[in-house]
Amino acid sequence: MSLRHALLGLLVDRTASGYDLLKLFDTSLAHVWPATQSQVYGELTRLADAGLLEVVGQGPRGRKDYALTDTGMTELHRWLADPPPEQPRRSDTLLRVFFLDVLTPQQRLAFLNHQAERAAGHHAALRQLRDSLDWTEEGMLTANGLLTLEYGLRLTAMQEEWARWAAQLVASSDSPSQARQS
Amino acid sequence: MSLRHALLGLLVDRTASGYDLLKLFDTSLAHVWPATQSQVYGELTRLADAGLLEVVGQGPRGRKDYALTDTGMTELHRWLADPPPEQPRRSDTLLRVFFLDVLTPQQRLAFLNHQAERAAGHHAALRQLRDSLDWTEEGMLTANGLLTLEYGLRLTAMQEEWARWAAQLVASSDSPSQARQS
DNA sequence: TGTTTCATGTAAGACGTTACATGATTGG
DNA sequence: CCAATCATGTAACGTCTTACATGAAACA
Repeated sequence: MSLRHALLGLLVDRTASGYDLLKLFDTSLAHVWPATQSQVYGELTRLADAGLLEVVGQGPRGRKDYALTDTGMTELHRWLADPPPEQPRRSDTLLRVFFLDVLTPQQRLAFLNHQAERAAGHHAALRQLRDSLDWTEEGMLTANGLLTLEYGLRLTAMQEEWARWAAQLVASSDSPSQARQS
Repeated sequence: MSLRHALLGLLVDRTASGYDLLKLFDTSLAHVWPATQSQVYGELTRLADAGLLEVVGQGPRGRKDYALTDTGMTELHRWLADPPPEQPRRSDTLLRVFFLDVLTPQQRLAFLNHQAERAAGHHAALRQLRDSLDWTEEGMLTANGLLTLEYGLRLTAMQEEWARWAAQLVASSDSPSQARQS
C-alpha cells in the first residue's frame, strides 16, 4: 500500500486538499504512481483517522486542507529507509512475447515493431517533458523528479532497442537462408 | 485480466492440471506473470465454465487435466493480436526516489547503492539462468523465453547503470566544492 | 506407518478501476 | 443565469495475496 506513502510524501512540502493532491498525482506523479479520485479521498480519510494526517483548514466547498503530522513524517521516514521491497514485475507485454509463436511470422514482426515504436514515442514524450520544464524556477519537480525522469528515458530507450533487436532476430530466424542485412 | 491468457497460452503445447500449471508458473513464467495457487484454480474453473477450456481427463487425487478448446484458442489469438495495452507502470522504488530528499545525504546514497547492487544481483541470476539452460534439448523454454530473458538482462543492466549514475549525481551535488572523480 | 508430494478448493481482506451521485462557487 | 471548475463522497466489481482446510496417493 504505497498510495498512502505517496500522499505523505506530497504533503511534506505543502498543505493540500484531496483535490490538490489529485492534480499533483496527474502532473508530477502520473508515470510513477497513478491514482484515481476515489482512491485519494478514501485514503486521506483513513490517514487522518490513523493520525498520520490532520485537517488544518476548511475551504469554500467543503474543502479540507490536510497537513502531515509528526507521526506521519515518522512513518514516511520509516518507509523510505526500510528495506526496499523486491517487487514482482508483471508485464502484459512480456506475457504476450512469451506466447508469440502462436502468431504468424508477420504478426510477430508487427507486434515487435509496434512495441519499438510505442517505446520510441514514449521516449520522445519524456524528452520533450524534460526540455519543457523550467529548471531555474522552483517548480514541483526537484532533483528527485529528474532522477525518475532519467529512469524513464533510459527505460524507454532500452525497450526500443530490445524490440528492434528482437524483431531482427525473429525476422532472421523465419528466413534463415536469406541472411541479408544493411 | 491476463492471468486467463497466461493459462490459455501454457495450454497450447500441453494438457495440464492446475497443479502442473502452478509449477509452470513458478518456473518459466515467474518473472513475467507470477500467480498464486488460489488464483490458478479459481481461474481454471471459470475458464472451463466459459468454454475456453475443457476437462479432458481425471487423475489420481481428483486431478483434472485441462485442454484448450477451439474457443479458447480463438480467444488467445484475439488477445495476442489485439492492440497491446499501454500499461501504466507503478514502481515502488521510483516512488521512493521521488521523495528521496526527505532522507539524509548518506541515506540517499545508501538507497541508490542498494538499488544498484540489487539490480546487479538480479542480472547475475538471470545470466546464470540463461547459461544453465539446455538450448539443444527442447525444454519448456522456446525462442520466446529467450526474448523475455534478454529483456530481463537488459532491464537489470539499465537499472544498475541508472542507480550508479544517480548515486554519483547525488554524491556530487551534496558536496559541490569537492569535484573529485576517478 | 508415517511423511512427503500431489491435488484441489474456499474465505477474508487489501488494492485498484469505473461509474454514479451531489452540490457549492466562480466567472463570463 | 449558465457553464466550468472546485470539491467530496459512495458503490460495485475485478484482481491479487494470505491463510485456512481437506484429503488421496506414493514412498520409505
